[in-house]
Amino acid sequence: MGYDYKKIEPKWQKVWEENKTYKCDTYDFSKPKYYILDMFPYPSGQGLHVGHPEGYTASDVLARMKRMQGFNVLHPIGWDSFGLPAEQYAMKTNQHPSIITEKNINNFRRQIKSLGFSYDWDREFATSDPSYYKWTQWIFLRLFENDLAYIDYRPVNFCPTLGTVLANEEVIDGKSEVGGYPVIRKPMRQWLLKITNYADKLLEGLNDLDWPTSTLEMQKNWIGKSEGAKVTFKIKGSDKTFDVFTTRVDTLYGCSYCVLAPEHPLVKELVTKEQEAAVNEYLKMVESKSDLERTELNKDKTGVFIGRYAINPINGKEVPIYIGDYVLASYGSGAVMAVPAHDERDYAFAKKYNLPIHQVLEGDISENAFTGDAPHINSDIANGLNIKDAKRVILDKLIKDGNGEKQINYKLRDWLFSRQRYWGEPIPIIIKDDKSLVPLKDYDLPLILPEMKEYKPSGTGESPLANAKEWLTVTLSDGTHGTRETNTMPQWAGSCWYYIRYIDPHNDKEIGDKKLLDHWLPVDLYIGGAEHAVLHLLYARFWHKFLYDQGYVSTPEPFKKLFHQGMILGSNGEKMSKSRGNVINPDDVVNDYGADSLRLYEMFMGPLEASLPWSDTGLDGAKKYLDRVYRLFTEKEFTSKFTNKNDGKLDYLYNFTIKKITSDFESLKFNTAISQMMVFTNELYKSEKIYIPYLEGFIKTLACIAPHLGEEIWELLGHKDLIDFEPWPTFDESKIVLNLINIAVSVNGKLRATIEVKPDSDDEEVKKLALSQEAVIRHIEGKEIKKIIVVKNKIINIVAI
RNA sequence: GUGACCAUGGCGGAAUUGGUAGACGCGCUAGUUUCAGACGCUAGUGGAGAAAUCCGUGGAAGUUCAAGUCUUCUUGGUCACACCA
Repeated sequence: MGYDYKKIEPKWQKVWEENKTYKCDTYDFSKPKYYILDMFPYPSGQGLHVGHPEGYTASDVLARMKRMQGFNVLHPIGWDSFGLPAEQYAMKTNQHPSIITEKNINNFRRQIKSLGFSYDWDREFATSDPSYYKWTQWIFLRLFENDLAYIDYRPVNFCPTLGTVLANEEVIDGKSEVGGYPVIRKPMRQWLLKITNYADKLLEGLNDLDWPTSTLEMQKNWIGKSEGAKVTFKIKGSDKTFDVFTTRVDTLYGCSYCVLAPEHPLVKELVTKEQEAAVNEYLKMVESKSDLERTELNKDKTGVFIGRYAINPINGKEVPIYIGDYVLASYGSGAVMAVPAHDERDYAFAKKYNLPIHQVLEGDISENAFTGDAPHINSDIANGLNIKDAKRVILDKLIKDGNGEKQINYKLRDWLFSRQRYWGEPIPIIIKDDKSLVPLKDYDLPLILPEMKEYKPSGTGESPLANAKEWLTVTLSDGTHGTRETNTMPQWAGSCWYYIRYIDPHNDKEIGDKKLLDHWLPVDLYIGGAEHAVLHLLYARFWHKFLYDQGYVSTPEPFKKLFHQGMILGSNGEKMSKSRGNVINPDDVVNDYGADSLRLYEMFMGPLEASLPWSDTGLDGAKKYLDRVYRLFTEKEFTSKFTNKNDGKLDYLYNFTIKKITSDFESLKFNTAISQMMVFTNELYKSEKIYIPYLEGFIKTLACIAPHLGEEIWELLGHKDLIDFEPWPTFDESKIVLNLINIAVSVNGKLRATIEVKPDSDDEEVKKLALSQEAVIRHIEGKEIKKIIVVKNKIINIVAI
């Protein structure tokens, strides 16, 4: 029989709730601030997953320690409540998304509260609250005013099944991320945000962040900065020209043809009569290809000659112009110079269509393109030069002749910001009859999502809001008429700035009191899943940098330190899913073991960043440990040993334990911190006297992991106040020094004995003692001692041959 | 295909950052408590061996007095990107 968690946990949850124990006074600048944030959840119908509490517990442990360390801690929670799943579920069950969302939030809130997290619940909001999205719309208006939001017609990913357009990031292998339905290309009227204007700032900002290197790397790749040159080709028999982008301008002499993207605007104009039929057929074929076919399945290069020749500006030679879908219209200028000898893709294409291959670097091109560095040949002014020098010489000549210039390209594209959906923030723009755009005035915000009977997508891609007839038509102040924008914002919009709103969530005058924002930003520690490594974290950085440029916030980056918790897998090592039948419900765990056991278990499983399988016996172990701690404070066998007189026997272990726990918590190594708590507890079980101040220091550390039990024991010890704001235990470094230490003695690298000596003993003394060990003598017998290495306080190695 | 990260007992994982491999927990074994079981408590637990000792961090080589840790190659896994000129 263990401790009664079913009584203890609700008891303290009630106390915290009634006292608003974790309410943060953000205007109290007297203490240093600590802003610790979880990635807020999307309140799905499935309820909380055991994966959620892992990150939340980690941040909660930190929040609790920081409070005891005297920080003013801001630790909020809320709901990322707009989005596709609620809308789809609404369609299936014929309920309004807002009703479903509210129900889901209530369930999530109940579950999260049952786990004893120290959130300031007075700051809770949902992104679908009009009082919140009023300010999301407000930020959109600022972006619009600054020419960072614009409308464009462009081919986008349209999913017929979902009846909506998706961002590139939401399309995986030609299928929708949600649901896995096929996606086709379709040109449509869209809103875009000019994130590309911030490409350089987003890239440079990465240098100052304490983030996982893998995430920094992914963002770098996503932005995809590439430095090279723009080269202008004239066209034979035409006054038109086209530009290509290349990172290998040094190979220009080796260009033996050019390739335009099929969508390149010059294609239809340049194609000759003889080639027209072939080109049109090719274009038709490309159009019918899905994204899947253009990427995953089709690495095979295809193309067709358009009947024209371009003139290589460096040597005046005529080269044929092809179109091919291995050239992307959306990158660079949608055209390339092909140098088959030194580019693998061009090599494959040239081999297939029997095009000439001109070698311009010394290297083997018999099997494949040579892409390494080597002296240039057949390159006139660049002969004998390496890549770097050849680039410079050739580019200089191009610049001088007006045929080229240095250019930087990015993979990053503008952010497709509109969705043809109901359940999102309405875009606060009115379109007049003459197509001009009129932004709403700030005082007209929020533009509230109209109540509707029919919010299903039309299937043509038009937003359901197009059916909200009364809402749709507006008479402007000058008497003219306009129509409201019917697209809504993507789910990312709400999560782009929620961390700012937590600082001043009820402010209806501005996004937040500037004084508060200046004090509390950036977020000191942000914990959440690695699946947001690029999208959410890049979009949020973009908005933050914009708000920074506009003077609304004073830090260039929103999240100083970032940590990704791993995934909790099913006990079979596979991802938890209903279909695999390996899902663990946190409600069941709380019921059968208690929240503290769940928290302890999840923190003890292994490193926070690792993905680990669930283990029921491991959970048992966590519960057993808490029982074991509880007995220490409730059984006479132990309480009779409590004393206020320190016999010094626990000095070393206690001080070492506090030191280790403090630094392990700080670096989010909870598994090793807990193992140290266990070591300490095991020692208390054996101790003859238990010094109460040590006991209290220990229980403060445990209270971060298991807060309900922590409060209960604190009360048992006779304290009237809660443990939450007690000063964090300190440690005495001088007590962590041992009187005698063990030194390993090895002969030829193999351990033979250990000796006990005083710390910092004289090397000669240690040598003498080591050589006198029986096992050592046995192993050096008949051998000559070549060398003795003494590493102070650690090891001594005798080299004998 | 390219890039990043990883590989330690029956299992999850530790390892002062080049210095006694396997902390802590699970599991297992024995003892103890109990009418009995469960729980608890105590001890043991990498492999082989009676012991001395030998072997041992996916595999192969190397650097070093000393390698789980560094280097090269190799095998397997996870994640990301996927024709970006």
